[in-house]
Amino acid sequence: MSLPTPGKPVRGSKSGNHLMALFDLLGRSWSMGIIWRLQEGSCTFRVLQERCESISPTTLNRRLKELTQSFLIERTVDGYALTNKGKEIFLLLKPLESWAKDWAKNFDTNE
Amino acid sequence: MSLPTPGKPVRGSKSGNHLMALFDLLGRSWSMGIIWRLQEGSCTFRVLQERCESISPTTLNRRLKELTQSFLIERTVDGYALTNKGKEIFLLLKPLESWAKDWAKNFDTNE
DNA sequence: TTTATTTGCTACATAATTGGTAGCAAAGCT
DNA sequence: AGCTTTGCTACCAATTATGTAGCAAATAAA
Repeated sequence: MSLPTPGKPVRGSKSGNHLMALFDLLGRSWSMGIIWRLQEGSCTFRVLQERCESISPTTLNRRLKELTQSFLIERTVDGYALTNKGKEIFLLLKPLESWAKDWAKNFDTNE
Repeated sequence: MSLPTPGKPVRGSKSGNHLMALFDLLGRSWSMGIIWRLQEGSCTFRVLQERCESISPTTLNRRLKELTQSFLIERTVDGYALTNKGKEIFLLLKPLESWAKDWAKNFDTNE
């Protein structure tokens, strides 16, 4: 899968609309989950894999590469870590947590 | 693809963590793009398809069903529309727009 | 300094998702 | 009645994701 880069055609926009490039990046399996889990603290590949509960190493590796190339993640002495940009995105995603909690009430747990 | 429902195991959480269910839902191709485009106003299937520039009817239909079942979208006399929950999500996604604009500066347009 | 362990992946095969094109049935004009 | 538009579905090809195994390099232990 090619990296969705602002300025280049992406899923959602032939003109490379910035926001659509971001949606393409974040809208890949596990992207947001990885950012969320990394916020808990920098960690190694294997630890991150455990935090994500059920991600395959193949997918984790792909996402890590993409997110790194997109300046959201970097490697430090502590392993993988969110960059400042990554932390910013996390802050933007954060409100989704409480919203999701409320949203969940709509679902009948017996279905 | 089954609907990622809070409380049931989803991509990202065997326990059905609400947030992970939301990430699973939004993290499917076009989910966020559709919400974004629908915010411009209620519209018909074909118009929505045009707004999305390059979505296939297959995928559009699939996403519409999922988002409808997830209470984010509904059908009105004007066609497809965001529900109140859908509008709420849109407001949470909105800040990503300006962030993406800034983020785009990191990418060398000549690459 | 051998001998484990742990870590960060890659290989490979299979399954699941997405995309693209064609086209059809129903509804709405004319 | 015929023509158009709309909202899809069928079908197949292409792309992504999953799962398991395992290997090379780095680190720790003996």
